[in-house]
Amino acid sequence: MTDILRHRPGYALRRAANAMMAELARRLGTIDLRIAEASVLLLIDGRTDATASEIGRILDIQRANMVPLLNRLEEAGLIERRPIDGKSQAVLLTGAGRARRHEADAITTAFEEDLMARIAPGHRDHLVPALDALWGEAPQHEDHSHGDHSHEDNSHEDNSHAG
Amino acid sequence: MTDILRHRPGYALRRAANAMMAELARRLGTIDLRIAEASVLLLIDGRTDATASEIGRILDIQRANMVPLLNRLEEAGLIERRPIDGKSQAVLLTGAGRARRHEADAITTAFEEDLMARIAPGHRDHLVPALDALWGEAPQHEDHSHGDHSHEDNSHEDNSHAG
DNA sequence: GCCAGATCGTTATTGACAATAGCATTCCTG
DNA sequence: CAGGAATGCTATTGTCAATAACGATCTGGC
Repeated sequence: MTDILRHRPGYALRRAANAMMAELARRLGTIDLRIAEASVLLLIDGRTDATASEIGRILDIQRANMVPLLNRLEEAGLIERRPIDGKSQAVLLTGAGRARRHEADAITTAFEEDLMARIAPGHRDHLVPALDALWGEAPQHEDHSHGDHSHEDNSHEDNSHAG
Repeated sequence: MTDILRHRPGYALRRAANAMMAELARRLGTIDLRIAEASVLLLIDGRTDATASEIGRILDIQRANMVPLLNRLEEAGLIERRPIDGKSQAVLLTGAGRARRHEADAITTAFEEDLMARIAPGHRDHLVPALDALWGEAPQHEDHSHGDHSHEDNSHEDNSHAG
């Protein structure tokens, strides 16, 4: 019945990603973190100079979308914003943030192990390389029909998340 | 830099899926279709008895979310709703819908070929099997804390889309 | 024939994530 | 110092998904 869908790489990819995301979101929910939030915690651990813009660039989260995300983390007492200069501010983990990061790390690591365990050994090692081949190469959006894009990096469409 | 992310299966999966989705959405956008809409067109082609509920079950789209989706398709003149009985209605393609489905099919097929072409031959054949292993088995949500789930299938979290 | 339970389509609301446009401030460089 | 770039932010919109609730209809058991 759904075989028409099952062998379609695009559909399988979408669906697997969704199932994965839902499950990971559920698990991270137990420590009151969203996926994107956990990604940030994992990323800035050990750093004291990561700016919001930089985090956004790495995780492919728009500058604008970083704001409410960081606000939530700050309100939860997990991160702290410390001015670097008048314009930038470093985002760094608080004590509570480090503890939470630890939990998040345990959850995502365990999750990924569960994930890989579901895949037959013969296929297992090929998954990540295959996926990596798919993500980076935005296959030439020709023009975007903008014409200028003077400032603002003209990045692509992806996003963030740990997992 | 992003190597910390790149080797994480969950992150790679999420990111690959997003890049893929964005690209497919862009291509389908040229014929004024969203991914979910194209999925429906591809699914109901050749059928005259597919109900909204059934489509939703197959594509894992909630009944409630089928409504606006089908409304858009109907307003675009691509589908037609025909009463089966007082309660159910068949969703079937109009002439324009069949034509559009054809275009959508060409686009998604070409897209998937491009997708696979990006993957090194050695990995290529393992992707779909690996992904399929990930999606179906919702790894026991223990309980869902509902207690009963008498009616309504207790499906999981995925969704739809061709691609 | 009637009633209970299931199913169908629908409305409405909420959530997560993303994209865009625009703005004030600050930094950097010539 | 001036102009361009970067930073952080507000506000809005869009896509997809989940939930709750409702009226209506179908179905099976009696």
